[in-house]
Order: sequence, then structure tokens, then C-alpha cells
Amino acid sequence: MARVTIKELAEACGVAASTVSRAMNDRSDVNPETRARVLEAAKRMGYVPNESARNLKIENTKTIAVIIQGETSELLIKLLAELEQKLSDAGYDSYLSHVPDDKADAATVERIVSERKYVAVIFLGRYGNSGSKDAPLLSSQLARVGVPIVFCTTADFSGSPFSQSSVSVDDYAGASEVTRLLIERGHTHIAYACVGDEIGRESGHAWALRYRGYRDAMETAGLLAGEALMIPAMNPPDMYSMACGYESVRAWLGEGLGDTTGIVCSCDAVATGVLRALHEAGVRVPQDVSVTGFDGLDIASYTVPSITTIAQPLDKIAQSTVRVLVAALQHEHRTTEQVWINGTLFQGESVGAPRKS
Amino acid sequence: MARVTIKELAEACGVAASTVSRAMNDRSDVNPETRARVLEAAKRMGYVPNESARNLKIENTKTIAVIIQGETSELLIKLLAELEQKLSDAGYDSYLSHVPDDKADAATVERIVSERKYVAVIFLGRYGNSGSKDAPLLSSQLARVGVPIVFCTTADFSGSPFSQSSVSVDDYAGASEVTRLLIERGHTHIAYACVGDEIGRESGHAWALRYRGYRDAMETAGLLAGEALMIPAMNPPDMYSMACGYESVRAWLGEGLGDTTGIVCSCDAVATGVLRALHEAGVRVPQDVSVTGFDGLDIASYTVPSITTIAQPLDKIAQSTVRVLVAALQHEHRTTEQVWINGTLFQGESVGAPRKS
DNA sequence: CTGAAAGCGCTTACAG
DNA sequence: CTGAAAGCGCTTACAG
Repeated sequence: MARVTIKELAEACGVAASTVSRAMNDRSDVNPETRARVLEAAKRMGYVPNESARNLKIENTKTIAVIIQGETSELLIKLLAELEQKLSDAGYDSYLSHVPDDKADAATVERIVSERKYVAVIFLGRYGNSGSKDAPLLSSQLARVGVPIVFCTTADFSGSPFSQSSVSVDDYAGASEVTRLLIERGHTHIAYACVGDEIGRESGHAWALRYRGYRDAMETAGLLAGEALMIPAMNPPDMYSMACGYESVRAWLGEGLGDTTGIVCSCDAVATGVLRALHEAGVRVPQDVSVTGFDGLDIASYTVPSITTIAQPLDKIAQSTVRVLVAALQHEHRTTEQVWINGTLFQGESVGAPRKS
Repeated sequence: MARVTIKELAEACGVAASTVSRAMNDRSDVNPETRARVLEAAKRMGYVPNESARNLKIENTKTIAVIIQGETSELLIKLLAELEQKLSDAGYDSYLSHVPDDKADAATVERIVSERKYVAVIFLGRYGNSGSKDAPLLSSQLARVGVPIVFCTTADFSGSPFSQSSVSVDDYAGASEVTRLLIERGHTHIAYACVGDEIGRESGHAWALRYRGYRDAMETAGLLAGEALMIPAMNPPDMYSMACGYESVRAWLGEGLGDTTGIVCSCDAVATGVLRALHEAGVRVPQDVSVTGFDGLDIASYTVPSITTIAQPLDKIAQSTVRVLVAALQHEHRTTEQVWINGTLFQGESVGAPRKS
């Protein structure tokens, strides 16, 4: 089925291709009657302008690429919807590109941007596969792409000298907040699930930022956050999964609960797995142990017990992302911004007073 | 930051643009030495071919559009990863397009296909916004797109005279299977959550196909599946959510549990919400009521109790989708196929013997 | 208000 | 093995 071209449509209407083009693009300098005739014929003949040809000519589009790498999450999907809405409100089109993990490099970004003359890029979630040590390299390559870039909920580059702009929930502050909540309730032996290796703990990954928020809150309160309270991740490549929370706490419980009366989890999915592991071990939540999550996923409200967590304010995150992007687009200056948005405490049923031992 | 074009690169290398093109596209008829020189320069100068220009010329790409509408789900995300893998194995590139709900019409599909000369389209999940009554219209419009189309896990068009190919888990059979499981355990009063209006129940939506599987299994066993056992959806636009399961069962429980000893749920998310609602009402699962889900999401293994469900064999679904598509691409005939893949029973803790009343 | 022409950045027969 | 030329389907000054 051959696609109908502008030339064919023009002939059918008895006008020049340029006139068709004007009519299709709603230019003011077309006879209303001609326009109507062209649009009618376009509809009838099923004419759809070829985007490739269009992009080849058009100078400045107002289209922004949103790039998601690998598997997405509930959170990113909701964030995407918010972003599309806010971008649209700001007068921009958005276009989602999904990049498989094995192609998440700077060249892929260049290719995507070149495809449609995108004027800016938003990374939703992480981008790149290398460990944090290669992040500066990717970041400097990205700088060559030549359009403003904002990392949305990816903080990995925030510490790099080549840093890009980023907008994210304040992982550190949120984790501190739930930790303080436990401390105020009287908990003193609070564990963290799950942690990766020592180097990773000082990285910009969400779990690490949250870990440090927990650790510093403990220290500030004069409490010990020793190795015995670090619950190691059993599935390091899949740090944010229910399976990771489940397996890790299961293994850790082999050594017994000890004095632990609270577990701060890196996210709600992990917390969900932790709840299940504790249940299977006959440990009651919150009577025996209190548990907290992070993210504010739907599931946090529906587990038994429901999970006390820090909800990500997706609306605000999307709003700030668009603001930062538009600012970069308008003032051509190459300064970058790091924005941290405060999460919102959601009080579930998973936190109680420490058990008497 | 101006992008470097093939012409600039050619000049820098002292060759013609056509030679650069050949080198970049790995054609055999280029002097290896020339090729090396060009590739080196391309890398150094950061040359990336303009996709729009490429697509304008190239005749038959081997690229398939995967289209997802609106909010995605864990299931579709996993399925996407499988599809990308299988398509790649079959020698095709895939490209994900995300379409906002308010643009999910045939014109959008035409636009997407025209953009890159995609040779085929896979819809992942539903497509279109109209109720099932408009489905035939959309379907006939889609036929005009002119490339093979496969609906993956969207069965909505299967009954239409203009039907497209589709591959999906066998919703009907799966729901029948869990219903029979309950019946074999001795249950006689089994409810279904959640159902939409009467017209919707005869539609091709997943919840409706599953509902009919349940209903027919009941009838075959000589059991009554009357109105009192239909749990109406409180959030019709959001039929597959935890909130829907929770709210709906909560409202329904107002009339008391009655003789009901089992609840077949339309999906795992709904089942998760149902578990929570039952818990709040002091109803024990499975001692007082048995509950089943559908889909085999991660969460089904982590709730307390875990959920007996029909897992979607994503691997097989993806495999069949690619097979159907490749077949359509190779034999130009316009026949369509409807493929139903059997789900796999996962035995959780949410099913037990009926309580003695 | 409309048309003819140039050109966006590539690829691909066609010559050599 | 390489180059010059044509052309993919549009848009946009430039004339009229």
C-alpha cells in the first residue's frame, strides 16, 4: 500500500505542493477555501506528511526527547505521564525513546537527538551501564550532544565535575526523616536493607544516597550504624526488587534478629519483600520490628501491614524538570542545576514502638 | 553546536560523500583502508548519520514499531523486554513509541509508521479509547495503514469482522482453570471481582474474557454465578488496579459475605486490593475466603498470603507475536491469526477449603 | 494568495 | 573501488 505523497495530493487538488504544505501546516497565508479543499482531500486520500522529510527541512522543532533505559518502574511510568502533561502545557511536544540496556551510551543519545532535531533531552531514571567510575566519561560525552539535558530522578552525575542538570526527590533527606521517625519512637538498633559494596555506598545511586541519609541520622542521634546493621543485597544487579528485599533479609535473619527493632528499606519494593521474609520467619511487624519504605508506590498502601514510607512528589518533580529544561533552553548559558525535592511522609502501619527485650 | 554532515566528513577525508556512506553502512565495495580512515574520522568528528535523511531514501528497513498507549504495567514492561530480544533474534530492529491516551487513533499509527518506514506494528496492550462499539471502526482504519499489525495481549478486536492478528494469554481458559480449582476444593459460592456493566461483560476486554471463563466454569459445574456474586467495579476506568479491588470489595462487603467462600479476581493487582479489604474487615484468607488472581506479577509471591494465580508466559507470548509478525511479513497474504497462549497455574497460599458455615 | 525552485542530508544506481 | 548525479518528500524564501 503506497503512501500518498504531497505531490500526489497536490495534483489531485490542482494546486502546487507548496500550497498543500501551507494548508497542512495551518499557515495564515492560504485562501481559506483552498485550505478546506486540501484538508478534505488529505483526509479522503489518507495523506499523512512524512515526518522524516519534514524533519529534514524544519529548523527548530519544539520537541523534547524523553529517554528511558531498560526496564521501567511504576514510578517512572507515572512520572512520564506527568512530564508529558507539563511539557505540553509549556508548549513542547515530547517523544519517548526507549533504549535497551546494552545501547545506553552517548552515541545512542546523539542518534536519537539527530533523528528529529530534538531541542533537549530528559533522562527518566538511570542512563548508562558503567559503574559510577565511568559516569564522568559518559557525562562529558553527553555534553557534546549540544542540547540541554536534564536527569530526572537520576542523581548519579550530581557529584561529577562534568555534571548535568538533575531533578530528583531528596533521597538523603527522606531517608534521614524516616530514620529519625524510628529514633523518636525509641528505636536504637535500626538496620538498613539493602546495601551494596563499600564503594557503592559512597556513590550517587538512590539506595546509597538513602543509605547515607540513614547513617547520618543515626550518627547525629549518637547511635551506632555498624556493619551488623547493614543488610547486604543478595541480588546486587536488582537492588530495588521485592526479591532482593526478601532474599537479603532471609539470609540476614539466619544470624538472628539480635537487638534490631527497626529496618529502614531502600524502597517500597524492597520493603514488601522484607515484610514477606519477616512474616515467614514469624517476626511480627510492627510489634517485633518496625519497617519503613521509600517511594510511595501503590503497593505500600495495600500490604499488610501497610508501609510507612516517603512518597515521591511526582507532580513537583515533573514540574521542576520542565522548569529547569525551559530555563536552559531560553538562556543559552551552560550552567547546570541540581534540584532536590522533598518527599512526603506517609504514615502506614509498619512502624510502632520498639519491643521490650 | 552544529551537527557534522556527511559532506563535511567527506571533505575532511578527501573522498566523496557516497564513499563515506558506503563506509558507514559497511558495504563490501569499499577499500578497507578507506573505510578505516573514514570511520576513524567519523568517530573523531562525532559524525552521526541523520536518521531522517536516511529514512527518506532507504527502501525497506527491518524495523518494527512497538506501540504502547498510556500508562504501562509491570507486565507490559517485561513483555517489551522479551519482544525486543526476540525481534532482535529474528533480525529486526524494534522501536518503542509511546502514545498518550488522547492520541490513540489510527492517524497516530500512520504517522508513526511513516516516520521511519516501519515494516510492521505491534500494539502492546490496548490501543484506542473508544468503547468496544468503536473497535471495528478503528480496526478498519488500521487496515489502511498497510503494514502487518499484531495486537499483543490485546484481544479487543478478535471478534470484529475487520479483525487484526492478536496474541494473548488465554484469559478465558485461565479464569476457568482457577475457578475449577476452587470448585474442586469444594467451593460452591464463588464471587468475581471486579465486573463492569452488562454490555462490557460480553466485550473482548481482559476482565470480561476472564469473567466469562469464570461464569462458564461455574455453569458447567452446575453452580449459580448470579448477580449477588458479581462484585461491581468501583473505579471502572481503572479496572485493573489495587484501588479497584480494594474499594469494590469493601463496598460489596457492606452487604455481608453471605455464603461466599471464594473470590476469583480479574488480576493480581485487584487481588492485592481485595486481600487488603478482607483483612480490614477481619476476614481471613484462605480460612474464611479463598482468593485467586491472574497475571503472575511479582507481588503475587510476596503478599501475605501469597496469591494463587495464572502466570502469563511472557516468553511464549513474545515468541508467538514475533512468529505471527514474521509470517505476515514474509507471505504477503492478508489473513489474520488469533493466538491464545495457555497460562501457568501458580499455587499460592490464598486458596484453601471452604469454611464450614 | 499561489507557484517554481532550491535544498535539508542522506543512499543508490550508473559510469568509470 | 570511487565519484557525480539523481532523488527520497517535504518546507521556505523568493517572485509574482
